[in-house]
Amino acid sequence: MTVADEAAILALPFTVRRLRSGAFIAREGDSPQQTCVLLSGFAIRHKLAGDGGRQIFSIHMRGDVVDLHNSLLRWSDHNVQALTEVEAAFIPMSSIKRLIVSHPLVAYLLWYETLVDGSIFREWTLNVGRRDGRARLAHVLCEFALRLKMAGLGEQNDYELPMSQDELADVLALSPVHVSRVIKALSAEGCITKTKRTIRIDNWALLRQIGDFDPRYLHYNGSRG
Amino acid sequence: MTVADEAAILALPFTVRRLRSGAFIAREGDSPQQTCVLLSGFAIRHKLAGDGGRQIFSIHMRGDVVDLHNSLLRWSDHNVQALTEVEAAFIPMSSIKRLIVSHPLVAYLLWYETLVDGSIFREWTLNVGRRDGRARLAHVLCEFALRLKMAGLGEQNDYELPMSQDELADVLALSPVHVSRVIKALSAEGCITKTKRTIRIDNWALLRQIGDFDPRYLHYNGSRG
DNA sequence: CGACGATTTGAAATCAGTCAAGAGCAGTGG
DNA sequence: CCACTGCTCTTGACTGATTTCAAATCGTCG
Repeated sequence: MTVADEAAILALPFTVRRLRSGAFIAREGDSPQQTCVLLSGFAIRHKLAGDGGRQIFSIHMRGDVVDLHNSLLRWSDHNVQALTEVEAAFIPMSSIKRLIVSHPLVAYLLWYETLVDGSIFREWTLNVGRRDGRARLAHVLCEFALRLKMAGLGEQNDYELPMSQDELADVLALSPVHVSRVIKALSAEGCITKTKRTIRIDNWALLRQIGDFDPRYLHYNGSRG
Repeated sequence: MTVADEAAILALPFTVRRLRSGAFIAREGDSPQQTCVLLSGFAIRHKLAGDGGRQIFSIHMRGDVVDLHNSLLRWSDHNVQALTEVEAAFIPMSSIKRLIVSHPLVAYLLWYETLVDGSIFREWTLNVGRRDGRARLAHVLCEFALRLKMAGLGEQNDYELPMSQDELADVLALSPVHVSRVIKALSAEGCITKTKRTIRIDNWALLRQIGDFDPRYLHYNGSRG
């Protein structure tokens, strides 16, 4: 990326807004006019099945460009919602589209971000499809630990998981009751200690093994792009 | 897209190769040097869990740019494999990358393709996470019918499903045995008739309802981009 | 204290997986 | 034309994981 590219990014118009927990950033079916970068707090993407079941696809944190997927398509195919109180910068799609055309390297970088996102989606699908409840939870706890650390938001072995067990259930595609039991199981094995929403990882190696966790899918390499 | 953009696409160097069923187009961990457009046949993307379980993420058919996801990242995070005998055009990544930088609108179009792909991924995750076996199968059969029709490869109500029940099991995240039972159940309800690999849809409305299928996630609008 | 929401627990029911055997079908070679 | 082989699919019986329902507990807050 050149100096001119950076300047173009910094010149993008934006407005910062604070959203309450639960506020929708995008709704399925919407035709989105803006995209959004998280400055603080957490957001989720999810979709509802016809019977009301909800599947959460990803959790986003500070620095994530949250809504490129939806924004570049004609209509949103899923919901984006604030999980906690959130501060976010909103950028008009028209500006982004102009930037993409005039600054190919920036476009490439944004595209790259959506591809990494895609890689994480795939791992989650594998997780939900081919691992049992215990492994699923272990995997997600490992991923979250690492991503928080990567974003400079927490300790790998001691962090806040910003969601209720009901929400965790929709991440893991389990029932809330079973989530509770699986947490208990991992605790009993000496992997983790969960008090309220604080996760302490007591045995990283074991948790990683149970969760079949190999962080390569995060495509992390110390920098971005 | 301008005439110059189209010319640039047509000027891309490529080699056409025929691959046997089962041949790998990309392997997890590879550092890919080329991307690939399917000319005939079917390919799948999939990933293996530590215990050997396999999850198939998508099925590709004629016209699909199969490996952009992997190609633009430093290493492949999943496998791409020929499901049937396949004819494909391989294009060096270096050429694609040059094209992306010099022709922003082409980059946008390719990006768009990966986003639509992402939308389908999400629907599959929802499918696997939040629908039971019967609904999962119904959903996938609906999707495949429509995508074949969109690609001009078959009739919506009578088509070849190019995979064994073992492979279907890895699409649906079920066991092969259960796939067999679920097929039987949908047949008994008068939804479908399956003989060998031929699917006849006898009651589209019912199948669609059982599968909770709403095709909007395919982002199809008669043209591309 | 009382109320509410989130979590935990137990028991019963259901869905899907495993194992093992058999059936169907195509290809091969006698 | 008939074994024989190998593969895929089907079936039945059993097991195991997860869901559901309902009740109890816990913690927070007014």
